[in-house]
Amino acid sequence: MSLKHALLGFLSYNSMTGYQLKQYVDESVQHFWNASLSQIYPTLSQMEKEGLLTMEVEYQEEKPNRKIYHITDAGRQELQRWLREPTNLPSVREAFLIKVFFGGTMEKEDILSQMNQYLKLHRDLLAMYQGPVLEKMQQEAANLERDSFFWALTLEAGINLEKAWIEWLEESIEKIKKYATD
Amino acid sequence: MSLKHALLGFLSYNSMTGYQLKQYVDESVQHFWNASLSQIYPTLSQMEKEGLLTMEVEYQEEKPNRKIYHITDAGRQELQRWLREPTNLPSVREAFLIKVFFGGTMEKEDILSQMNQYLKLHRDLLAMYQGPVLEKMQQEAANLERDSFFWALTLEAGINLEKAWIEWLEESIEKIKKYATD
DNA sequence: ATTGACATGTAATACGTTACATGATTCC
DNA sequence: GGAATCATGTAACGTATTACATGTCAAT
Repeated sequence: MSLKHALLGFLSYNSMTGYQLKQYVDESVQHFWNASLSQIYPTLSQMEKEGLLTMEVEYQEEKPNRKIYHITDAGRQELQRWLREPTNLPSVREAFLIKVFFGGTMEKEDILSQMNQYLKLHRDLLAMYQGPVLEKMQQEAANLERDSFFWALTLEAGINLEKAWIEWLEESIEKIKKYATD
Repeated sequence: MSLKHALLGFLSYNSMTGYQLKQYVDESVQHFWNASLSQIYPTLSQMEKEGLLTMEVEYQEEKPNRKIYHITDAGRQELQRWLREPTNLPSVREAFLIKVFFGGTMEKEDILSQMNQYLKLHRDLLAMYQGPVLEKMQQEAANLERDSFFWALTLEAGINLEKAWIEWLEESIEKIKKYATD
């Protein structure tokens, strides 16, 4: 499970609560990872049991109490071990490409409608990545030049991949219009 | 679950066994879907219960008996319904990009080693997609022109995406060599 | 003799989503 | 008055992987 390692990564910058971790994940790595709160909370308490984190309860007036998690030495070691470990390709499950694969059993207008819908989804994603996300991230990391360098790299990965999708979708739509019967 | 729908797709071409389905999946859609036999067998018997398939036992001499699955009208209807249904983006979990995101906490040589390993994985994939896979698929579909048109499209998607990965990895490796400290 | 292809499955475990449950405060 | 933010969790369910289990035949 690398949710564990993503959380260790964020907690290596700063101690924080599960709720805050969710916000960081959504803001910064959401284009290649996501996690719900109902997955984060149990994972954190399990990590505490494993000795990767320690937990401290902060009693707040006028707001709910919160549990602040701190990374331990064992946690830092585990993060570093994982960062250096060889990485396998993730298993892909692209339902969309299954539909294209069986596109021969669909009418031309139906498959074109699918392609156009998916094109819109990817165009929206690209627009989002090219929007204010990067600047926001760079601001936050103003005093962490080296970090923001790598953050920018991951964003560029997302942008490149989205561009590849969009290119393929646009070309394929033209091909289907020209060559596909029906 | 779209494993169900992928299986329906293949069974809409031909009746076959779970073992054969596994082979088709591995040969033709393995770059965007994969399924183990221990997932396929229970799924098939569940689909039979749901009335999407019927099952026929073939008693073979000198070989194990086999269960041949046939798609029903309900199965064809469900496949067509699913093919036309809007498709959501799959949730991505790219552990590799998490490692890059926290690359700031790694030494330069360690992150470069990661990048080069991943580059090799993607180059191998690209080589595979550009190898004899396509010709093989087109041969099998010799009498199914329209099908092989869409099969080729999905392969091109894989090739485009791999090229995008490789480009990003190559550029990023250069950037890290030039700009990253340590 | 042993590996690989053929053929089917169960059980345990891991990972992830959705629904359910609670409760305060702040902003519109 | 109602929605959004802050804050934490449990339970049920769905999906997927890994390990375990069995057995034949053909080729090396």
